[in-house]
Amino acid sequence: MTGWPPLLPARHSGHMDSSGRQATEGLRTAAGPRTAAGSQAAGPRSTAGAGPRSGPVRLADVAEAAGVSRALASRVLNGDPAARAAAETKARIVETAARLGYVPNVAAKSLRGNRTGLIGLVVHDLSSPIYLELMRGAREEAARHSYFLVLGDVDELLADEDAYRILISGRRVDGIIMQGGHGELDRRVGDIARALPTVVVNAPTDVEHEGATQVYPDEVAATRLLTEHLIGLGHRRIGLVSGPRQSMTNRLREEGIVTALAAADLELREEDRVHGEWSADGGRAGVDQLVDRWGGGADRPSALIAGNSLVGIGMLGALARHDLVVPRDLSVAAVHDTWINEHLAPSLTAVSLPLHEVGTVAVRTLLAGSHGGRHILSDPPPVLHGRGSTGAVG
Amino acid sequence: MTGWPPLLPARHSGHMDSSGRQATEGLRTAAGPRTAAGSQAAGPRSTAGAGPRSGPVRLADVAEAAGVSRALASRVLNGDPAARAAAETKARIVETAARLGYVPNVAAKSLRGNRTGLIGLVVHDLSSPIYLELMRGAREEAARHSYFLVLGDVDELLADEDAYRILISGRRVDGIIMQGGHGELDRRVGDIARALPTVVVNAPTDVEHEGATQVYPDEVAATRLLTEHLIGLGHRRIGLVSGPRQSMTNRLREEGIVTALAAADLELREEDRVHGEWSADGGRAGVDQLVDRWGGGADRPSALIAGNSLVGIGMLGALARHDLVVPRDLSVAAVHDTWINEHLAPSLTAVSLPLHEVGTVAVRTLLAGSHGGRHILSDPPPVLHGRGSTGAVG
DNA sequence: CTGAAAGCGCTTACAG
DNA sequence: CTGAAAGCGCTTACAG
Repeated sequence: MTGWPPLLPARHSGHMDSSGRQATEGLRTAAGPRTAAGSQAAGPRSTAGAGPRSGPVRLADVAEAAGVSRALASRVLNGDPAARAAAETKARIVETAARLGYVPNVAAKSLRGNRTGLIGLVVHDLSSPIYLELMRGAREEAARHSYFLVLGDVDELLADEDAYRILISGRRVDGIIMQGGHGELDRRVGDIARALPTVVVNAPTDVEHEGATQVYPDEVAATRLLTEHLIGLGHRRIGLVSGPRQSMTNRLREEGIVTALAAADLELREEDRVHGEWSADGGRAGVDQLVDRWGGGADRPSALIAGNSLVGIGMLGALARHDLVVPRDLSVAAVHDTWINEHLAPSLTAVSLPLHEVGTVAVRTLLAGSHGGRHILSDPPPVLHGRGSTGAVG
Repeated sequence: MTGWPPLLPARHSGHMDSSGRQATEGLRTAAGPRTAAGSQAAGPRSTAGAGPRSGPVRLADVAEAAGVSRALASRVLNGDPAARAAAETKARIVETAARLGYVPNVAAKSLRGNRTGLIGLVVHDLSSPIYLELMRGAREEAARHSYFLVLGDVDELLADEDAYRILISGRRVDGIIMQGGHGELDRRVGDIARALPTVVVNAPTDVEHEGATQVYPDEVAATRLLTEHLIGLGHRRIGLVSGPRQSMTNRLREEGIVTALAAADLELREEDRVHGEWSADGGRAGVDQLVDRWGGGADRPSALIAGNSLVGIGMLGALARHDLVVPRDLSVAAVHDTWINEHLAPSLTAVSLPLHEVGTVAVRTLLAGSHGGRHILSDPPPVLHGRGSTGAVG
């Protein structure tokens, strides 16, 4: 049988750790325990059979093969500018490392250097295409600095105190990027930031948490732009279906709308706004509620703004079900431009937010040292993507 | 100023590593270098100011505080059944650890134990809601075993040889779950599986790679179900818009369709199938192509199957643009049931695949030792979700 | 400039 | 059953 040996020991009566979870002995890396004899004898990586040392190539192997000390090998391989060995020696070390296929042991580096090369990304909505863009931006920037991202889930972290501690206090990661707007976790941001450099992304929170940096896009500018677009099309009464009313994100988005309306001597009427979940279901529920209020009459807004892209998708579906034709009967425009928008029927007008950059900047901020305070990203600025769901009034 | 010290050293003239990327000195965990004096003196974690040892609590601190050796502390804390200290002693150790807030240093554990507690998840489509479900399943199962997931991107890994080596050969993770169906990476699966326990998920590949286990859902059963649903509605001529023709996934899905059709004495006509990308754009292009073939005539299928959910979304949008009304003019049904489906107008009939379980099983397989071969998941079986996009023919 | 040595925090044969 | 010691692979003050 090819492949790896069974690693979860057969006795499934496996011991439990203190949290009661099963302690997996599971995976081990390729290298078996090194035989003491082995490391004494012959050169590293004896190619043809009888070689004593198996396992991955270590720094010591490279140093020996290159005829230098481990210290020098380490310095040269890490590009330490202080290492001024003869250029030829340096070249030999580098070449030897390459030839032997040397890859530094990450665990040893971590233990020694007190950094893991890992950043925790803690989200609470892995299904949303919205945050994926952010995630992608973060991943790319992390990769640029040879960092990897470790995935965490808010609810799980809150439910599993052990996982929480391992991630936050176990020096499992060098820093945490967490998605804000989750009431319960938001309350623990202070603790987290005390343990680890922390950046809260996207959903701004009320509190300025000690030490945690907040990074989010210019929400106000985005909805202002959206609203101006609608006003430009002749709409005078504009409604809103959004997320939780008191959430900071909603408040900022409303602020943009209200500002733009005020500039045109208009207002956002109380009766024209609905608050619920930040999801397609929320959008559907919001429309149902509004239609109910309207009672079939014509006394209603000519346009609706969707608090986010998911809400917008739900709204479009619900409006169709109520036989309201978009944009003839009602225009719809959403916050967030995802790939789905242009494939909907009608395609969905939306304003894009620089979520990719939020991810990028979050990582950069972490790497540069998180210092608290808020970064509002204005570059790139929100961009309006006019599509089929919005049309001139009348 | 509150927060963490600047960690990326000011001199941005930072040295480059061998790959030419900037070597980030970036993040460090809280603990500064321990003062030699500190670890000698007083007890750990002296609460009130003058305490010499700062930094996280170590096993040694717990052992000292509990009055036992590090060895015993380690054994008890890890639930080693061989440790049969007095129950009272054990309790004291556990209690002390809790009181001091001891969290084991992951790097030290990794170095010593040769396992990282990390599984690499390598995907090539972070924007697809389809794979998110898989990702979520994997994450949950990993968490159950105290494992975390590290995110990798196929294209990046292929472009950046250094990142590839660090992830695959640097003992950065204990195993790899990679999304198959990416021609180029598929070709390297053999190498990867030689370096690390490897599971290829979801998109089956042609080759049975030495040592790598494949895990995927029962594709054939899924499209068979979908097709039977359409046949049951009276459809006799059914078309297909799918991904790359030669991809294993497409071939399996076609097999299901052909099988179901054959059972009803029907066939999948060459002219009724289009192959392109596994994306909404692909779905749109496919419909455009078909409509072009039909040239406005009525000689066309009465139903179309979408190779996956993204393709289906693109198809729905495209059909609307061609003024073809679904399901009146044409029924549409897709593979994969995502949350979007029920919010589309019309809502999209689809067959669900157990992607969550694919993720779960992938992790379990890895932890149990990957042995090559294929797992086709039949539990839970594919389920048909009939919605607005499919109707009786005529 | 370079090498020898110490040490990061942990676990596990090895003796007692 | 438990403790002292070795060692996982690396880097970095510290001497030379």
